[in-house]
Amino acid sequence: MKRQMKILIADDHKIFLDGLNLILNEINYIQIVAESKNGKEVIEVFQNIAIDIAIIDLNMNDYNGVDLISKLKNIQPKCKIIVLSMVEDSSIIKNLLNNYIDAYVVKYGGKQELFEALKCIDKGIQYVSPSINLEQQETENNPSLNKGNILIEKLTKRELEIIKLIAIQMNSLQISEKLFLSYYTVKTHRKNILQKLELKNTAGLIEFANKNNLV
Amino acid sequence: MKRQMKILIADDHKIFLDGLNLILNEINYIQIVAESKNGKEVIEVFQNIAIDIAIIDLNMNDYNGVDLISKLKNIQPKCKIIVLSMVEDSSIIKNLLNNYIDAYVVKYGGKQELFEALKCIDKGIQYVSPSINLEQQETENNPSLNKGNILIEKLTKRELEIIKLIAIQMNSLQISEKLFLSYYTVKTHRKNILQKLELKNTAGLIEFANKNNLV
DNA sequence: GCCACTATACCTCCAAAGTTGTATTTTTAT
DNA sequence: ATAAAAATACAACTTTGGAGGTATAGTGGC
Repeated sequence: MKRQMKILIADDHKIFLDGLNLILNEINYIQIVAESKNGKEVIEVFQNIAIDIAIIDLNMNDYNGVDLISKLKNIQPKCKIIVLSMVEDSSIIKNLLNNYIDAYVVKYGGKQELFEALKCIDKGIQYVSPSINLEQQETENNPSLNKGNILIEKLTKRELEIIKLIAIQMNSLQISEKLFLSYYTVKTHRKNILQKLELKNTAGLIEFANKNNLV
Repeated sequence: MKRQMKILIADDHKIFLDGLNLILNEINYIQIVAESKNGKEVIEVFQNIAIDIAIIDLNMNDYNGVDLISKLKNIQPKCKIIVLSMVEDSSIIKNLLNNYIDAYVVKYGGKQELFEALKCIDKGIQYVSPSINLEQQETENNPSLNKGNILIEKLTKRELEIIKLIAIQMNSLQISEKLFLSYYTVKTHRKNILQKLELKNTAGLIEFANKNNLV
């Protein structure tokens, strides 16, 4: 049984908040503890209640989205933030993803995308709506990127955990000791990771992890 | 004997250009083919002469630095660009380094820094003055970053070439075939690379390479 | 001309990664 | 409740990487 997640939702259209509320009710581990219709209200909530995940519209009338979010991160750094928006300015999205937020979901994308985002956040990785094109420069002979990051979502929490440890130069034996697992288990995870990501070796794995902000 | 490098220098203070000229004369493989005192002049030169390396002041009166440099890269994409500046806005520098330029050298840093930058450009890696703090977020248990990027400069051209091939999942045998080297030679290079960078294994190497924009 | 560095090459030994295959328990989703 | 997914574990075998040496030809700087 999963721990309940305290969620805040914010949007300046009440009707949209109502819709969100219904959508999120489908997920049993979610508990909506606050609804805000502008930036000021969100900040007030943040100063009083511990929020696990905040789902926030980027365009509220009283605050610039980026400013608001940076403030929120200041108040509760551990809070995960999902931005819901219509805006698609790639440079803004990049900035947000690199510095503040955990997911960027377009409003026209349907609830399925929001669910995907929540799943990714649970695993500790970032989510971006597939319709967003982050105009990644050259792909050339990079074996990781061109496969599309659908592959990342195949990874489990445990696998991601192990990737991070591999990236800091730990070997399978050390990882097994750190995670209180059998050496064989770690080897199995490594095998599965390479298979899922269609990679040849550890070098490719670390390259992939870096290109996809896994580490 | 090294090929002569065609260099352009640009600054709106004539006296500074004169000084640069003298400094660069100390390097025998450098040939200054143009001196410009504003952005307009630089663009004209770029449209007429092939420049290997452009050393450009960021604050010239007629052009915004970033705009000018993006224009230059458009005209001659292969030209290497060194920015000389007093400005130290970390976000601007990051943007420049990620998208346009090959080195960022502060004017108060002395000629030695400029020489370092030229050496790095020769190797195909980026240089940033040590006094610039790019406020890299958490260093935590990342084994690569906290060593400082002085380590990168120890790498030779060949070693950098091999790192790039390792990053695309090639093994030592494949690399040796691609570069027409003995398998043993590649192994020696790998050994030396890990030693120079004080790393334990390939995973650490790729992590380091990514964190330092080597790949 | 000399010295340091770079690039090259070879060798051995052991450690670690990667391959293939099986199998059980636990957790999560429907 | 049941099926699917995730996490766990084991074993044999092959390939590759990493540690520790040594050595020599070429290049560039001083």
